[in-house]
This record gives sequence, structure tokens and C-alpha cells, in this order.
Amino acid sequence: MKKLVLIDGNSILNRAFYGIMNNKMLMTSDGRYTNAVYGFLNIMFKIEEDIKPDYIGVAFDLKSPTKRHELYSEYKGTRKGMPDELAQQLPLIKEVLQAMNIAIIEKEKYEADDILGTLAKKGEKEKLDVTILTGDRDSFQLASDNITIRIPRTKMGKTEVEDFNKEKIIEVYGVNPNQLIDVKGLQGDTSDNIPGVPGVGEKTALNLIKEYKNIENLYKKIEEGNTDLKGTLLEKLSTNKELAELSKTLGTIDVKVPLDIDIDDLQIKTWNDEKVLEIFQELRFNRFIERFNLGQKNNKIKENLKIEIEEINNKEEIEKLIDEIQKNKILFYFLETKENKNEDLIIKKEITNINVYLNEKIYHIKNGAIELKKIFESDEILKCSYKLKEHYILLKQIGINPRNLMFDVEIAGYILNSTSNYSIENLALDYLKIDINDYIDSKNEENQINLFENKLDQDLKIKNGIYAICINKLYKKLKEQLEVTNQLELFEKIEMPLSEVLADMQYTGIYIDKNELLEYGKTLQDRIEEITSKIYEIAGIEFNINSPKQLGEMLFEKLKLPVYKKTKNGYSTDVDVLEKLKKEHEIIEPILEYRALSKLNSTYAQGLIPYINKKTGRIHSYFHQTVTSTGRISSTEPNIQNIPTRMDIGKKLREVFKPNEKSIFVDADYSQIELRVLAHISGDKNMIDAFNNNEDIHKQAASKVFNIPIEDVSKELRSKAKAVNFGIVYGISDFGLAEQIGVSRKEAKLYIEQYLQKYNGIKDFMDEIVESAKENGYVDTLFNRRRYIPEIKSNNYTVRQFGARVAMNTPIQGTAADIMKIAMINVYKELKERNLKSKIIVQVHDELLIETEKNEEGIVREILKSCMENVIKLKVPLVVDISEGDNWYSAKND
DNA sequence: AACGTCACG
DNA sequence: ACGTACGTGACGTTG
Repeated sequence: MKKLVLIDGNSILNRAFYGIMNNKMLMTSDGRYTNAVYGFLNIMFKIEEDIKPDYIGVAFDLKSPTKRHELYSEYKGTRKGMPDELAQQLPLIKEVLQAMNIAIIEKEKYEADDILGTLAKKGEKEKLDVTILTGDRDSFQLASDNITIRIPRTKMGKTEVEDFNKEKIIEVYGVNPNQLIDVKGLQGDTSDNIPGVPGVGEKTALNLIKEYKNIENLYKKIEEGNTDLKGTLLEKLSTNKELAELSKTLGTIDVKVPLDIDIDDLQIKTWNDEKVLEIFQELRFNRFIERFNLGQKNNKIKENLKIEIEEINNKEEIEKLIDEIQKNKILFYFLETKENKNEDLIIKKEITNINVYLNEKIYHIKNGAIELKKIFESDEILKCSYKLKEHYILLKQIGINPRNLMFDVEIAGYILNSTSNYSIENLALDYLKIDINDYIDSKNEENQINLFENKLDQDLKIKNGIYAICINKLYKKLKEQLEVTNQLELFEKIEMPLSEVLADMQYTGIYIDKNELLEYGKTLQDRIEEITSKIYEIAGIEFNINSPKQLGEMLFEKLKLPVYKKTKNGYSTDVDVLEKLKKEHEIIEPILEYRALSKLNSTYAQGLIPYINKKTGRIHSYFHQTVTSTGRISSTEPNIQNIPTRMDIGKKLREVFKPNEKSIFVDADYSQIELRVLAHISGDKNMIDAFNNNEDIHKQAASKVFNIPIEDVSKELRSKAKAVNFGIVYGISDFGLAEQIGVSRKEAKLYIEQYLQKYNGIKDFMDEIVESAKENGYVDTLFNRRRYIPEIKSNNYTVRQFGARVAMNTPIQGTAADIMKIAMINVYKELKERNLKSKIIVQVHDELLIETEKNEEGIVREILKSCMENVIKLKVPLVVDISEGDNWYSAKND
């Protein structure tokens, strides 16, 4: 079946305009706005990818009055004109569509809706599968078996779509699509200034039409006196018959617009690439240029980069180079690696070549690391490169003990903007205005003579060389920038030293008792089998319990359990939902147990096995330093920061994490670090007092929120107040709190109001930080970590609210992260300086796990306590709880 | 690749 | 009237 896509141009442009209103890529350098065009294209490309239409057309409204205005002069009378920023973009999008050879359809006196309706019906007649893309629910009346209405919605900057076909509309509204016209006739439409029957809203209108099918029949019955209607409703309907009829006419989409074009004219054609490129360049749509490979034909050089590569082939040349580097006291290099599956390795990679940038030349050294051992082990020479943390391990693997790996351009990029990306390409583009790919092509032309290497090798070599150049240029530029933003200290004193700590943690790893892990997995699997058959038995049929789709069908269609929550593709079956259904059906409980156990089994019991290193018997998780937008670190392959701890059965898994035989685990936790940080930066007196008096902070909150003496706080109230405390840290909303603790939204709102009234310092802080985020475009932590929040200026309510919550949360989460990072550096340093064998092996945001040699236990405890508690003097004490054990479970629980 | 779900702080 | 608690990563299913 061939497919036709019809787009409501004005409506989508409008959606796009209000959807992605961030201040980053919204305008060209001469100040013209482009965000709506960008968003429109994104939505359009997405639908093209999704549907792969054979025909496409975009309809626009014209400014001139329409037939509806002739009928009713106040039609759309309340509507304000588009803001200028949007109006400017209308000709732009048309220009783009033209260049893409996409049909634009406009017609005097008709609205885009009518044009789309007419074409949709035509398409349907020609047996096409029709999708109408619009932001406007008015078009729902057009839905049929072959016509689907697609509504885009932007959520957190991402575009999602929702499809409405006939079935869906009946499901949602309970009436046929064409009956929606009657509904609208009664209800009216404020945005179009269609009056409807005064006093009749959506609910009433829907009920009336469900009962009486349409307006005509409704009035027929009313005139016959043949209805159950009475009172004011009957009166309102009777006196407003004309209005209802007029409104129905106004709300009816005209599907018989006389058009000069046919479906055939909408066939997809190829773009005028040159023209599209030209426009995209003008609008700075680099991502589109890249995505559609438009830039290839265009390799203009923006700045002359001198790219001279010299092969280093013998000892003499190496020695000469080393001399030069030593003179410079700084080494700029880009390191090449290749995969090495050798199971003894910790990172399954090895270093191949090194590209050194020195005196305006690139020196390409085969097996470069070994050659430069002396340099890497020198304390005097600052090493500047990209992803130094990885280098640390790669070098250690071949017996080099690197020193002074202290300027990483990736980390510098992360510090300057924790929400962008920091590939060398991107950094070069952002900070140097260098497009690396441009240079490769041009350099290649220059290099035609070289017939010995194939093009790909050649490209790679040039690219790696350019990387070395860019690392050098970025060093200067980023350092300068870090000074401007007052973040050089954060970078030099915290992030770079931490980098080595993290590398060392990864290199050391944590031991896992494989046999015990297998045993644990076996127990889980046995139990899972049992429960599975039990579930099948109750269900009377076998199905895939892991499939939310199949489980949803089972629960909500076969068993007809009540639906509390939906996802965008179907029924939600998450824990919250299942917990609510527990008492409705005996199948729920085993499903919950199944869920819990299969998670443990797949992610942990089975999931961890492949990560156990053959040589060390340990797992060597990555700790990432440039991932989170708040400054926390993250962990992967495997994630060692989400090992179960909340549920008993899951917690037991921690028993398989063990120290080596000479050691024990010492585990140190910050107590309430985020709330303490909040107390400090807000300066709230009550909260500061609570911490200084060593009170139970959640109990205190309960006593404030519920206005009762501390002694009278029950467990339940304490736990509610605890949720409020958490909520405050996240940037609270009544809805979210209500959801979390299962009270009404109204009640949740009351709690929050009480809380903020009692902790008024916190309220002031929250207001001020949001204000400052609006003003500056970013927020920062105590240690000058910065997060830009473009969302806070969004015209989209949801996005803007998100921005506000982020503004409140980031300084708290981020400062806590800073504190932990400093603590780690100091602990690491102490351990090293005192020649202790104990090692930091895991960090879980507010927890440090130290594999501690038995005879070092006392000193390690001291070091942890003092390093962690004395990072900084806040208005409240930082408190650390330390415990020990011979596995990770007992180190946290005994 | 995206989604739903769930593990952690 | 709308849609909502912050920050992560991994798994299995599905399109």
C-alpha cells in the first residue's frame, strides 16, 4: 500500500517553535531565529523515516480571511498574531521545502485543515494509506480506517508522536471521528473563538453526542420533547440552537476544496542538494548537513592548518625528539590503540602509534609508548592529550608508570560545559572553529602522490595527526576559557588529580568469588523456574513474562484488571501498578517476585560473570568522569554503582564481593550529604540547627510539617517527611510527592507549603537559584562546577519546569559530588604517601569502599574519617560512618 | 534503536 | 488545561 503524508505547516511550525526554545542553536549569527524551522524539519524527517511515504505535501494557511470569517466575523477573533520571532521563520521553512522539492499547498479562503482534509479524502479514494501530521486536534474528525492523525509532542527536547486512527478516537472519546464535529458544535473552541453552546464543556458535549448521535437529532428530540434532559442544560441548549449549528459549520473541515493539484503532484522527489546545503549553511544546521552528507562536495578550508607528518623510524630520531620534548616540559600527543583480546589485559586494548605534536610538526611514532617511556615516567613533563585516564591503564599494562598526566582536553571540555559532547571533532568545532573532516579531504588531494597506502589508512593517519594538532590548540584555548569561567582550579586541583584516582580504581578492580556467584545464580534460577510454572498455572496459558506487552495483555485484557497507568505504547506494568493490583488477583504476587528475581539473575548473577577478568579474578569497571551533567561519576561494564542493597535477597549478592586474603573491606559513607549541603548553601537556620544538634533530620521535618512535637513523630510521619526531604532536593512538585507517598495531590501540596514555610531559608534559596539560572543561563556548585540550563527559558511549560528543578537540584547534587571527589583525591594521596597497600576500589556517590590490608585497618579508618570529614568547613558538620567486614555485604551491614 | 522496567545514590 | 520529582546504566523485548 502506498503512503501519503500530509503536513499542517502552520501547526507544526508553531509546535516546533514552542517546543524547542532553547537559547543555544536558535539563531543565526546575524540574529535571525531558526528554532521553529529546525524543529519542523526534525519532526518531518522523523515521520519520513518512520513512514517512508511515497507522497508528501505541506499545507499552509494564508493571511487572507477564509470562508469561515465570511460566515462569522469573529472567527479566530481572540487569536493573537504569531510572535515576530515565529513569523520570520515562515518564509524560511517554505524556502527549505521548495529546495527539497516538497509540494507546498495554499489556497485563498481556505485553511490548511481544509486542504489536508480534501487531499486526505482524495488519497483514501485512491487507496493510499494516509497520515496527517498536525499539532491540532481539530483534524481528528478526519480519521478513518485509512486516515491516521499524528500529533507530535516534544518531551524534554525529544519529539515523540501519538497516532490517532478511528479506533483510537473511539477509545479515547467514545464517539466516531465525524461525531467530534458535533461535539465541537456544542462545546465550541476557545482558541478559534467558536462559541458553541455557552455552559457546555467537553464532558457534557461528549455525553450528549454519545446519546443523540449528532446535533440535528439532538434538537429534533428536544423539539419533540423526547429527551431526559431538563433544567438549565435543556434551557441552554434550546436557546442556543443557532449557535450550535453555526459552530458545527465552523468546526467542519471542508473536504471538497477545489484544488489545482492532484495526489500525483505530491510524489516524493529528490532534493536540490546544492540549494538545501546553501540554506542549511546559512541557518547553521550543521547536524542536518552532516546527517544527509551535504557537506561532502564542499571542502572549503576555513583556516590554514599546516599539516606536516614525519615518520620516526630509528633510535636517533627518537632520541632527538625526546630531547626536544624535555626542553619543552610539555608533551602534546594523540594516542592510537587497537583491540587486543588477550585475557590477561584489563582494558582489552593496546597502544599502537603515538602522534606527537611539536614545533609545528606531527611526529608519527610506531609503537610509540615504549619509545617514549622516559617521557611518560617523567614528573617534569606535563602530558596533554585526550582520555588520559585510559592511557594511564594502557601504559601500566605494558609496564610504564605514568606521571603527570595532567591536562586532558576531554575533561576540560566537560568542565566548561557538562551537557555538550567532547569528542575531539566537537571540541575543535566549538572552540577552534576547525572542521577536522574538511582538512582530511583537502590534505588528501595534496597527497595524491602517495600510492603506497590506501585511502582509508591515509585518512586515518591524517586524522590522527590533526588530532594531535588540535590537542595542542585546545590546550591553550581551553585553559584560557577555564580562567575566564573561574574553573581552572576545579580542573587542575580536582578533576585532573581525580582522573588518576579513577584510573587506579579501575586498574585495581574488585574481587568476586565466582563460585559463590554461580551458586547465587543457581538458587535464583531454581526459584524462577518454580514461579514461572506457578504463573503459567494461574494464567492457564504460557506467555513471556518478560514482555511488558504480553504481560499487559494478560493482565488487562484477559484478566480485565483495572488500568491505573498507561505508557505511550500500551499498558504500564511497572511495580507501582502491580503493587496496586496485588489484592485484585493472585497472579500479581508471583509476577512481582518473578520480576525481582529475574532482574537479579540477568543483570547481576549472569550479567557479572563475563566481566570477571581471567587473570585477576576481579571485575574492572570503568569509572567515567565526563558523563553526568551534575559532576557525579558514572560506572559501566559493569555498573558497580548499582549493586543491589535495598532488598534483602538482592543485598545478599554483595557477599560475593570480597577483599584479597590479606585484607578486609572498610566502607565509609557520608551521612545525609545532600541535605547537609542544602543546609549549608541555603543557610536555613532550622536545618542547620538540626544537623548541629545531631537531630534526626527526617523526624525534625515531620515535626515541622505536621506541627507536632518531635517526640510524637510516628514511623509513618517520619517516612512521609523523609520523602518530602528527598523531594526538596529534587526540586519538588506536589504531583511527584503525591505519587511517591500515595497521598492526594492536595495533601502533598499542603506538606510542601508547610515545609517551605518552616524552612524559609530553603524557600528563599530555591527562588533565588531559579532566578539566577534564568539570569545567567547556568547554575554552579560550591567549587565552581557549572551546568548550563537552557531549558529554563523554554516557552514550553514542561521543559521550563524541568529547568527549574534542575536549577535547584544541580548545586546540591553537584556540590556533594565535588566534596566526594576531593575526599577521594586526599585519601588516595594519603595512602600513597604513607606507602600503604590499601586501595580505594569503589565509589558509589556517597560511599567509598577500601580494600584494606589487615594491619593497616586502624590507619585507613583514620585517613578516611579525616579526609572525608574535613574536605571543607560547612555551616554543618560532614559526618562519615565507617564500618568493616570480610565482604561487601557485611562491611555495610554489621 | 527505542522502549519499558528496575538496580543504585 | 497541561504534565511533572534529580542523577545514572543494563537488561530483554519489539519494531
